[in-house]
Amino acid sequence: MSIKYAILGFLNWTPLSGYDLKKLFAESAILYWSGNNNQIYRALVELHQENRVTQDVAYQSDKPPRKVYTITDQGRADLRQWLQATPEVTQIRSGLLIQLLWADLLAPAELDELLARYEDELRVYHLMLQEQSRRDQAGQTAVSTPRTPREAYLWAQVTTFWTTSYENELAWIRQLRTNLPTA
Amino acid sequence: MSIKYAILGFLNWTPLSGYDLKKLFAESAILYWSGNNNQIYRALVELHQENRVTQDVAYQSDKPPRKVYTITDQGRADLRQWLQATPEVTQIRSGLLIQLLWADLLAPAELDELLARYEDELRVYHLMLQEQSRRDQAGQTAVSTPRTPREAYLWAQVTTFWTTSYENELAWIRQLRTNLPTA
DNA sequence: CAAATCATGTAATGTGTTACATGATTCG
DNA sequence: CGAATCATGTAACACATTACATGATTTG
Repeated sequence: MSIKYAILGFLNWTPLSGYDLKKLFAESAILYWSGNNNQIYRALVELHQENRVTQDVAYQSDKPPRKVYTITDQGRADLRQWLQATPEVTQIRSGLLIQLLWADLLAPAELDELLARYEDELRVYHLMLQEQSRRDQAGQTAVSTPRTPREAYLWAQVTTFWTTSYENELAWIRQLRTNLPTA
Repeated sequence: MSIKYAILGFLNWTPLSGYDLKKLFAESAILYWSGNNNQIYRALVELHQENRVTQDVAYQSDKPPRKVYTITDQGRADLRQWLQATPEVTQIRSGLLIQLLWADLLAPAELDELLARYEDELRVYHLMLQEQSRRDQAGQTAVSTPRTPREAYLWAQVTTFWTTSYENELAWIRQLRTNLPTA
């Protein structure tokens, strides 16, 4: 369950509440979990039981109390260990590709409409990504300023990989559409 | 549950048993389900209840009986309709990227080892893909010979997208490694 | 005044993986 | 003779999403 380590990674920056984490997950496309409560709040309970985080309840008059979680030395040690494990090869889940396998069932016009709609969707998504990385660089998020030059470099490379992946898909689909046999 | 439509896509080629489908899913990286029994056999039961496939039990003396599923007109109509729906944007799930976000916790040597191990893994995976697409083109699988020029074109494009995606990742990681700040 | 945000969480359901179970046959 | 393949399926668990529930505050 690597969502726990993603959470520890954030907490290694700064203490955060479940609600803060929820927003961070929801904002970022790279952290592919949907940013739903259930997973995050349950993970925090478990991390607490495992002594990898501590919980401090900040009572605020008028507003609901915030439960702020702080990473422990144990948590940091576990995070470090996880960071050294070889991750699985990147997974690509493309619904479009699966549809294309059987798409010969469609009339030429239908297929072209499908591809056009998908290309639009892709372009919107790509724009969203660009906006997001612009916002990140402007430093709006809780964790945003790189602590070392190496960290700055790594973050830039992560963004590069992400955006170029979708640019490649855009280029691919444009080329596919122009060369499509009409029958 | 789009695994049902992936199954219908296969059955639109030729009738198949659960076991056949299991192997087809397990072989193909693009069909990202793991090819486990549970999902496939359950999906077939449901498809049968929904009158999208028919079931014929072929009793073979000595061997266990095969339950062969055939797509119905209803199933084909549903498949056609699904094919026209705009799929979601391709999802990329990269554990490496998440690790890199927090990787500044690692010593330079540790980080480089991690990247080297991952690059090896990627290269192996890429070779596996090439072999697989070679086998597919040689026509070893149950469904393999394109029925029309357009289908041939679509299949080639699907393979292209898949392999170039991983080639891009390989190029990216090589470049990342060579430019990594040592501190 | 309605909608969004803050902040917590639970319930129900859906999706996906691993392991278990059976029993015959074929291949090295 | 042990391992793999053929062929079916169940059970247990892990992971993920949507919807529900509450209640105060801020913003348009």
